[in-house]
Amino acid sequence: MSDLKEIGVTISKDKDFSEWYTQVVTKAGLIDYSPVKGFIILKPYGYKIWENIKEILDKKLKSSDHENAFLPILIPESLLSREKAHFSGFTPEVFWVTRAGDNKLADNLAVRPTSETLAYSIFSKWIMSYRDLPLKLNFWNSALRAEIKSTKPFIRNSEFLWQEGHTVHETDKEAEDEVLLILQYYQDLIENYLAIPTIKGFKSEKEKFVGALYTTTLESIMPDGKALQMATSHNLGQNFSKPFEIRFLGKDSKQYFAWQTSWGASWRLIGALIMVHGDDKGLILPPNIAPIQIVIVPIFKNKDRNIVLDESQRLKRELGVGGLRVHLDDREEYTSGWKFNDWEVKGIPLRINLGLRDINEKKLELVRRDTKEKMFINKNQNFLESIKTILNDIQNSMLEKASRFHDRSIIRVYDYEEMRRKLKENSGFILTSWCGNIECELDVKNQTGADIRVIPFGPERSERDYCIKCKKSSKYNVIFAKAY
RNA sequence: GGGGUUGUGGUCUAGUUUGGAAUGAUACCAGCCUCGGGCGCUGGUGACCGCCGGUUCAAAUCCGGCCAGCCCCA
Repeated sequence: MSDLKEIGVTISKDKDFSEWYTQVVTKAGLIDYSPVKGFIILKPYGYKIWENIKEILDKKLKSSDHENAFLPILIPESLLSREKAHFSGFTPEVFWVTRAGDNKLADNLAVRPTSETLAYSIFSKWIMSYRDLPLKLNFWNSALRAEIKSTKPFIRNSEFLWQEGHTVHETDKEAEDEVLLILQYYQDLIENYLAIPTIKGFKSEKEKFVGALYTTTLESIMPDGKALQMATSHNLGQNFSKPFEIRFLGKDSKQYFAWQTSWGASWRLIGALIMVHGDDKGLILPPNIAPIQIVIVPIFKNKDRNIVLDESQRLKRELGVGGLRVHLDDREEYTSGWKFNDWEVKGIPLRINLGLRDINEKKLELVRRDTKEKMFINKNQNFLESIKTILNDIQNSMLEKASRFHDRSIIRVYDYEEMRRKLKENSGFILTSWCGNIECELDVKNQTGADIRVIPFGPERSERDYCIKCKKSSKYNVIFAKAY
């Protein structure tokens, strides 16, 4: 038995969370490592999950008149440095192209860490009048930010897949609405498809996107108590339109600087998906995002081979026609037991074990991945509905389970020493009050390792009116946590 | 940024202390067997021992540099 264990995940999630995570991402067949530090290869199964995320979000964006386009990956240094704060925020992690073949380039080219500067230099040419607005573009691409130390697949890589949206508006109000609309899209994707609860709110000045007026964010809590930023949506105000001269002629024949937003979500979401739902056997995928929702494993002795395979094919067709993503595992080189384990590591939400016994009894044996529960349903005209109900149930109970953990992990704290103690013990989200001064934020960071992850939307004033650190009058309810 | 640790067929691994023909399992291939939780039997294929250099008659093993993975701390 000890030999067998090496095939699957060998570390318990509770015992060594980091090691467990790296085993799951590789053993579930999501990624492989590249020869270059910090870069990973997304294998077909991992890419399918990304494609599903992409499809869901893409549909939402198109429904509100966002269009997809593509931008080149190289940005001249002069452009990148046009907005100063923005440039200084990114420059430590920019990769540079300095040569073409044997020739040294006259101007160094940055490999995009994000595309604001390039996009906006072009937008300024496209936008002349209020009739050109709003401009709402989205780019599915990758961004590169050099991660010298500590990389983790999906969570922190030197290159990551994402989408970056960039919009230009006539008014402040329009930009503000856009920021919140996009945040709402993200939240819907994350909660209703990925089954991960989030906290919605603002970033502090220190943590906001460099160059933005303000940043809104969705933060989730991982099983080890650390926070993971799931997606962000920024109001750029006129901070970029001024240096990039994005101006339009209004109805009143006067020149105005435009109001802008940018927003992004990356394959980090896949990392969160793994961490939040996985167990000691491997991945567990919510049905709404799973590339395969149901896997059929046929079980037969040689003499029954054709009967069972025929029936499996028929079942696959029926489920497929019913709108479900289904896979028939008819590989002959593996035994059924081997396949059970294989699909469990990969996290398929529902499995059907189909043998002669079930065919004769007109029954289906179903096994839930999340609860490992085994159940039988009758293979009558209602079986498709029964299966859909079960999948729905899996989706809901996964969100419920994650929500219970989420709620448990938020602790209200009013005393600084208590906060330090809590953060030392087991991390988690510390909900407390803050005066709004960056000094207090930095002190807490230095002393505890935690920073302000999110200032939740809601009443601005805290129910206690003094800052956790300096005891002066407080402005905000905030959540402190250690972060990925 | 600081520290620790690891690198040997596709995968996991013995061997490294004390230099002298690279161990085993699994996977893979061929044949047989057949499946209700990682089947079994027989035979076979597969190794730049992470990379570069040094010491030596001789290096997986000793020395130096580099690359990559993982972990902990900031």
